[in-house]
Amino acid sequence: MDDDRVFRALADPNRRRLLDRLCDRNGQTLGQLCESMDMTRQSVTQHLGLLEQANLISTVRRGREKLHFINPVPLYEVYARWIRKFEEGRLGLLHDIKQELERNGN
Amino acid sequence: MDDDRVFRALADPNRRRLLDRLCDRNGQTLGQLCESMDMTRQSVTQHLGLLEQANLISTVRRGREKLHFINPVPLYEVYARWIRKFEEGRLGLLHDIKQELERNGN
DNA sequence: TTGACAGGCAGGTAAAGGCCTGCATATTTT
DNA sequence: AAAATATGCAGGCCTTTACCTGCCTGTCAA
Repeated sequence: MDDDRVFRALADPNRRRLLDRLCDRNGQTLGQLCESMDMTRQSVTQHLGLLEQANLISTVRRGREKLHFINPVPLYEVYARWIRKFEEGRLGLLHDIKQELERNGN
Repeated sequence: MDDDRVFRALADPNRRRLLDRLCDRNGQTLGQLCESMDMTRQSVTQHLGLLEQANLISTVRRGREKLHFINPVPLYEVYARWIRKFEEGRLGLLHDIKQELERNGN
């Protein structure tokens, strides 16, 4: 998995919106996705391209149409490899601060 | 929680690295964090500023030093509100594609 | 086969992002 | 008090990014 591409792809609200739309209904065409995007088709194409490079979506051509499918795997991996470790044992934020301050006699 | 700030903050590899360092050892000063960052102190400050705006870290001043603490809450919320919903019932990606193709007689 | 429809490709522009230098401030140490 | 240390602030530069317009290609249907 390419962490960086995934995080960068998720950085844009429009791209997250596209993922939301695909989550509502998987397998939509470019045209369908454009309807909910308030920008030109070409811009949507670019966003979808970045999502595909990040492996967050997969596509299948059907005649002159192109169907877009969300791929949950990289998202899960981001969680599993990256986010989860920050949760573990780190919920004691205030405890850490307090401890640090006390260690130095403030 | 401000989704957008969090995702944008996570988009940069240097900022993710900073979070990694804080995960290794919580409560480090700016100077300490700089040692592992291969860029000027001022740049690190900017990155830390974005992380703080995203509420991914909290800071405490101690004399002339500034201690940085990681805050796992927004990361958990990103997972809980956003990532998790893409996992649920979406692991059947290939199933979806196959179904869509069959529905149209390909 | 011609017109309509779905999508692809190639620049061009304006804004945002990331990094730097230079200087200022606040705290500690000598 | 003066020097050293830790951080803050401002501005400039260059690259990337997110849009757009304009035009081309492939597919389907009349």
